[in-house]
Amino acid sequence: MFRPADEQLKILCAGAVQIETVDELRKKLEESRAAHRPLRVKLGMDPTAPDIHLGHTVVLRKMREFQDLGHKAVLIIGDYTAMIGDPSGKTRTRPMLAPEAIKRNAETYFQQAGKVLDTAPDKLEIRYNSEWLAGMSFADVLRLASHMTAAQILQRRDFKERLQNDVDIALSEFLYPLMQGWDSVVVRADVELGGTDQLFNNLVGRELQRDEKQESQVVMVMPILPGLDGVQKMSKSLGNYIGVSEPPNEVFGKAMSISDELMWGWYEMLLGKTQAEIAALKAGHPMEAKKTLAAALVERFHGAEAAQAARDHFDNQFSKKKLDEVAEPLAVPAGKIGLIELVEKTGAFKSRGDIRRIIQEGGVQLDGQKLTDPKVVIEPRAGQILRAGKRVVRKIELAG
RNA sequence: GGAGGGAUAGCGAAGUGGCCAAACGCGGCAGACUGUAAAUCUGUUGACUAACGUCUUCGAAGGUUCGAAUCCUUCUCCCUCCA
Repeated sequence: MFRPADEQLKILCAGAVQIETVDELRKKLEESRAAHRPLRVKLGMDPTAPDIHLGHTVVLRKMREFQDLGHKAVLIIGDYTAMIGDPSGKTRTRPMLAPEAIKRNAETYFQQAGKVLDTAPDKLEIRYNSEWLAGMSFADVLRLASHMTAAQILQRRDFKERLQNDVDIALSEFLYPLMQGWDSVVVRADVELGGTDQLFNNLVGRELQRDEKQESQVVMVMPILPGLDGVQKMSKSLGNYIGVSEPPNEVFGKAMSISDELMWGWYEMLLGKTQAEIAALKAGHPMEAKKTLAAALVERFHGAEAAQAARDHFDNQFSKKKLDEVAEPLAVPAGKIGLIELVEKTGAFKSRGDIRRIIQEGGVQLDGQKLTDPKVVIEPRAGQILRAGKRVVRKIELAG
């Protein structure tokens, strides 16, 4: 039932930044095949933000590959650890989250992770780490904490930097890697996946398992996906993300706005393209390559039909300029109306001052005609196309 | 416990009685250029107003003053050094 270890290894190693260690992974794969026992592949999810974005899918897709090869995904919802907040890559202490918020987030997480993972019960095991962490006594915690020295903890780059810059580190944050490592012990993980920022945490799991006389898990870290800006990692709080639940046109549009340079990185990390395949794409027009990428991403979360529709929508709005095709209706009362009021009805702007500015800067058009006087009063007709800024396109409908 | 320093708009950071809705940089938005690219250039970036202007904002609450981000008092939080 399992494919030969080397075959599996080839698939699994693709795209990974670092594997501790490949030899151990091969050995585990061989043993698993011989014993007809699926490997337990652990992935911790931190339910502090309620949305999964493309950045998360890099690791989730790797998890899916394990599943497709017959292994078992063990998804840990870090409901207990979330109370501390993972210090990885963070420059400041995270606020602790309320239990209800964590629960809510965990539910959306599971639902969204299902867009990438195989959710069949024999392929996916979901555990909340409060199950074993909540009941630990102080003595248990002390015992756990004694596994690690201060020097080891302080080796971490993010801690070191924070210390240097006089940024707080809550003592509880030091315990985070231990909690996560303990998860590995409890679920008897064979492999733990994560982003490169999880390397330290995941390696702690190896140590703890060894101390508990278990075979240490293999740690596999995947690259961190850069966000839309192409500089910082994709994250919700930076606003440079594409969420897996976003509507097709949003996904497509956002993907189109990334730089060419970043596009190749996304091809590699999100679609698993090889350098050779990317080189072939580079020979063509970059915009075509980007549309293909954008369509592939939409297709992944919404299906092929939606991908085609999003592509058409984009073409109509920006390439062919057939605004009539893409405009959403905007109900307007019949009669005269100030331009600012009209634009305000789109609900797409934060204040009237904002609208006034956009008008003055030539960002508002009615039927292709620029209107730059904020105080002009017009009498809109049904079917007219109102455009405000790059993205807002509405077709006037008269109400009443 | 002692001594000193700090908290300013989304972020970083100037400002130390009126010229401060608050320099500058980043980020954001819009325009030009394009491939809705990116980069670049230009404008803009508290709210309301057609505008004059009005209102709210510089950790919190009080006070001094014709006038406070700026001075005083108390409070909250943070940092550094010493113990």
